[in-house]
Amino acid sequence: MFYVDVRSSKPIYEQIKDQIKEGIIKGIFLPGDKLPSVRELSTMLTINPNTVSKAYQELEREKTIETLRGRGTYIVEYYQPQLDKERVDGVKKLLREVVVEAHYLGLGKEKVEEMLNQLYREFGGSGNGNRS
Amino acid sequence: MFYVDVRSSKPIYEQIKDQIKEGIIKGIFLPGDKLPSVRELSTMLTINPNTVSKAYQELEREKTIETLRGRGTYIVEYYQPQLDKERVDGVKKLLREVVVEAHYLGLGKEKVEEMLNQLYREFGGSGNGNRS
Amino acid sequence: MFYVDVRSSKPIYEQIKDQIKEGIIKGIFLPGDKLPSVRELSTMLTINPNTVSKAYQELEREKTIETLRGRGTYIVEYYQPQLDKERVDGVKKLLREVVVEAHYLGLGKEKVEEMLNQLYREFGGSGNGNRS
Amino acid sequence: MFYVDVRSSKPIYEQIKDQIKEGIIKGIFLPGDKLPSVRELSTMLTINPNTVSKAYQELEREKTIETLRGRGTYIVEYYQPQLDKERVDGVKKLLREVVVEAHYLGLGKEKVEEMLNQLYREFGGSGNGNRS
DNA sequence: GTGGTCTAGACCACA
DNA sequence: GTGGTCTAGACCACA
Repeated sequence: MFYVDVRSSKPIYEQIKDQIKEGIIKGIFLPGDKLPSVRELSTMLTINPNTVSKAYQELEREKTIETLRGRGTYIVEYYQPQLDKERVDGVKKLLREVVVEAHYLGLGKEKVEEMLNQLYREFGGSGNGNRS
Repeated sequence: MFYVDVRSSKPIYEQIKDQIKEGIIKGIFLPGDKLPSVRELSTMLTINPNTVSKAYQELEREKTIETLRGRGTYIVEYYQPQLDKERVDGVKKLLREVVVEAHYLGLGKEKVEEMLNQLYREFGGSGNGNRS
Repeated sequence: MFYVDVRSSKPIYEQIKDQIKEGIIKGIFLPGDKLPSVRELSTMLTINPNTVSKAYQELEREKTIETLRGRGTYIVEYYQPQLDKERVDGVKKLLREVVVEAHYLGLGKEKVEEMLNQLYREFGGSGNGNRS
Repeated sequence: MFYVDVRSSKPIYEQIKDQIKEGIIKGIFLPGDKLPSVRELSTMLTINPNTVSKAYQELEREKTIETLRGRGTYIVEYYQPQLDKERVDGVKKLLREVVVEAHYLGLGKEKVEEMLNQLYREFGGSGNGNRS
């Protein structure tokens, strides 16, 4: 279920965040599902509890998961898509990087669109915040 | 021409790389054009020369620019799209991040495609490495 | 009558304390009224009995309620306002937090005063310990 | 300038946040002022750098301070009051606590208003987010 | 020098 | 058992 790549340049807590966020989109995690406790997950991944904690805290700030007192951490029941102009701008900048980098790798628009379609297929055709 | 945003989370040397790479795609820099020297550019931008140097070195490694000993740094005459599996994988990962983040911001596939089209329009309809 | 929000960052035992204390001010609980037993309340709220116990113990320490051995827990007949310098300092610190936080949310003095007036209206114009 | 009370129940990183936020309101810190580096401040206070880092990161998230790459951390030039409904609700809840607690300490509305006035005097009559 | 990430591990409040 | 805070200290990218 969870894994970490210690060789990756992406911080471990980001890897965990991503896996949870992708897992939700793919339906591997359902609204209301309980996540492993900080200690459990840190043991499973043989990483430090603080690292898991940081991932959970950020996801909680993004309102993707929530902590119920003494009961543990859960996928939120109703995710409310965040209308955050700054984050939308961030996505645009990421996409711009994709386009530029693709260009220098000799990948044209069609190829990028193909990769995009493949991703949406992987995520179950959905990907629309309103229907997850 | 060049600018840096010290508030950005993107490293300054990356910002410089991006500006040169985007400038080439947009035709602002043409093959054979001379770039400012490390010293000139670092003075212009009031940043550390090492930062400019790092940007140039990486672009050189990517064969986007080349340094002629004692004559300065130039946009390469004939850019050969790099078929680097690792970098292609990197682009896919970036795109994956775009899709996931877009989802949580309530942006569906159509919206992402719209952003993509807009970017390709900005870059002159091209974007295909073979025709730049 | 009672409710708990397990999503809240406020400890459950504090939530219970607050509800009882507010209930007294609003006249929902009258001097001499019997409170549900620890067991009853913990069952009603599906929470840990220790949590209810902790709330009752603290209220008892504050002399807001009292336990009659074998007969249950009651709102005290005559509440004697506590002149506890430490707690007064605590209130001042809370109010200071209110003012600072309000500032950063763009809420000026007038707005804070308005919120304060609204609260005193809700609590029945009173709020003076000597008349409750 | 800075101090920490290790006996306080308020986390140290919160104490640091508060001191910076109050310092800005009082004009002790001006827009554009440089804050001590994480290491400097942690040495000054003989606390762990991570604790200072956490305080800075949260203030940065609240857009009160900002990090300039390689230059350090600064008070933002133009603070934009955050219109965050949740945080406003939080302030209301804090104020409600103040009122309830004041009641049980025998402090009436007038006394609370007096404390409020005193705080606004301390903060320079202002306290309006638009004029700081 | 600057902040960011991470580990190992302790201690605490809460339930 | 649950998450939150903190220390001591290492290592890294960036400037």
